[in-house]
Amino acid sequence: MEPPVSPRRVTIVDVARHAQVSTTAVSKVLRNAYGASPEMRARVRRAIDELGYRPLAAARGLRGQTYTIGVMLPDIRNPFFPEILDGVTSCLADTDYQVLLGPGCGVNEEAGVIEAMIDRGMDGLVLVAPVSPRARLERVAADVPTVVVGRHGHSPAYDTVADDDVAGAALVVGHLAGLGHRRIAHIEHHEADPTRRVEMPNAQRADGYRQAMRGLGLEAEIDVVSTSYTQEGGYKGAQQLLARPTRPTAVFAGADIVAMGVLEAVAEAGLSVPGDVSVAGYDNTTFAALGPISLTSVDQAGREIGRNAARLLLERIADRGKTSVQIKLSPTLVPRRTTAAPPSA
Amino acid sequence: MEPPVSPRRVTIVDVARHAQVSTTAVSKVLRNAYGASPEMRARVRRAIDELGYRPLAAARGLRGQTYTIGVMLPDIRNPFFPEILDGVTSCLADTDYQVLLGPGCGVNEEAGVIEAMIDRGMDGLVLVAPVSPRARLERVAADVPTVVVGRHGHSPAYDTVADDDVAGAALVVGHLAGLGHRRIAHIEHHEADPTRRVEMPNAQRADGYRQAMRGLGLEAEIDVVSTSYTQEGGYKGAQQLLARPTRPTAVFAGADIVAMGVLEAVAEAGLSVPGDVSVAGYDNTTFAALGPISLTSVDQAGREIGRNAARLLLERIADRGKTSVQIKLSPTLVPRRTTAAPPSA
DNA sequence: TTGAAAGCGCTAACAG
DNA sequence: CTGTTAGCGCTTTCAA
Repeated sequence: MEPPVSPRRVTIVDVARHAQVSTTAVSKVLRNAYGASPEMRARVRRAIDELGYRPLAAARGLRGQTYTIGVMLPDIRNPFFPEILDGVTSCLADTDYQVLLGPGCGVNEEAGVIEAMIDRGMDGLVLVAPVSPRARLERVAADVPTVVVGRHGHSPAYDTVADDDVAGAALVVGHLAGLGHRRIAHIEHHEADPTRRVEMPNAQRADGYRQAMRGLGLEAEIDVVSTSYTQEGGYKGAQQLLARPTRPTAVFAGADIVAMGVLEAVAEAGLSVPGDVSVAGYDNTTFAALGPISLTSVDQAGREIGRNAARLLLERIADRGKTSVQIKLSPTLVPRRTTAAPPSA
Repeated sequence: MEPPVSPRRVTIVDVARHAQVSTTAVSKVLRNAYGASPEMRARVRRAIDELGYRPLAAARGLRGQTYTIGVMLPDIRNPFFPEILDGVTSCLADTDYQVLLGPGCGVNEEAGVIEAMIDRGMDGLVLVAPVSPRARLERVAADVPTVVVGRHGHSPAYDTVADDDVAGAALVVGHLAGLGHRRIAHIEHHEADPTRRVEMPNAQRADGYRQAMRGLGLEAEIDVVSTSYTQEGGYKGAQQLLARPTRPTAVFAGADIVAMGVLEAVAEAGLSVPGDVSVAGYDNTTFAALGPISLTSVDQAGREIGRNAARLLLERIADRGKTSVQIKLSPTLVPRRTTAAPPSA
């Protein structure tokens, strides 16, 4: 007993025959292309509906476009990235483009995922916080229209959209200083690569922290621990900070997930938040808002970032030669219950 | 000044010419197909390397396979789903298959995302917790090899992999009862559709709760509030429960995200966890483990689920006619700090 | 405005 | 074992 063999897929030829026109005509209607009378369009549309025809993207791609946009997220677990994705899809919702995602990928898999997307004929790529060397990104962008998100640095080959991380860091420092803190420490993600030290958000946040501290005359209080943007990185970083002869009264973690580790270490040390130590994060991820956590954080307006990225991508698909654009969006501070005046203030 | 036009992509013809063989030979090497001498394979491989050739998936798909597996996740924000994805990709890592994800999709977009994946020539589909009617899933499965994850119910058309939600619910109830609780309430996700009332995990968890309560002689204590698997659903559900004349001493939330809402409502009512009320979730999501939350939860072994799904899919791609398989995996309980003995115990 | 015909890059029959 | 040839479903010249 065979499983019912699905009847051959309806093709453009079927539609053409049904509508009594040429396949060319059908193709024109599909692409809203020039050179088909209203009557013909109507007939073709009706045939398409009656037969339930859907064009095969792979076949279209062989000559023209696949109408597919590839989005690469570095870490699907970071609750900030879905925001960007939402922005991208919402902007593309009214178009013929479909979004497909690369699977969450670490540093090692990034190149492979990008290649896979190119090989699958994506019409455009949105790369979120890519770690690949600049030269590689430019080669990719030469192959297919590309927008790089969440990474600073200009290139004529691709557009960029990013949050102003320097300003974001300043918001946190200003907030904490405003509460009366002076010993404000920062936990950063260690970055060895020189280009990335300039272009990656983590580096910019650390820079922003230093600048802001200086700007407030707290130069002497600058205290940066270099671990990684992970919960463990936050935990270990906080342990170091809490072991200082005079420990900081506030910790600015470079990312919310880092702040989680900080909270854990602080609790373990028998200290309270924000009574003994204030803690702030960055990204305003979903769990920052969770009642039991209620973490002060910086909101990056991820949806807005995504929307802009999609818009730029469509523009670049329409005109591959256009000069590249850099968009920097201003973050906002979301104060919650993990920050308060320092104990002795 | 033109941007440097990327030189035409290397094709199978270029490789064939470079290696002085036919395109057929190259194709055979690419597919590890029968009928090519070792020497020829070697020559072709060398040519491929020298030219940096990569096959175009879209073109392959037109005749054969695209070597692409589509994975649909219902909600990219739920930290449980990435686990499944990890399992899928890890199982596929050694194969020629690449995974692409549909963008997080709500109830309304699901059909569109599935269609988009089919239209892009996916060789196989992994549908995680799909809400589409059974008949629709079967039609999809008739078109392309499909594995349905996290939804119960047999079908000859597709394989399924799911967690044993009834057992998971029993674990929670047993744990709470073991601590001395009797008034154990449950917050479920309301399900109107009759098929889904049987097949969806949320319904099975509610059933499991009822069964377990009965099994422990706590039939009279059964108390189910029907909201939704969201933070808000947990918040509102908890408010109802806390307003009971004699309020429950423990709340089993159907999902971790629901438990977050419960924790918030409990705190707002001036009660403590687990002092006054114990709270347990389901899914063992990343944030359940976060220090400040430390939520007792049920672990579904998402990676294992994903691995199994990928394995079944490969089997089905190899033999589309094979009889369908249903795999049910046993969850485990992860006790943390939100559950303890009831106040008066 | 319309349609015939020639590909896009690859795989699958089928001859040699 | 090897290569020739005919498509896959669609878009794109280019004549009519």
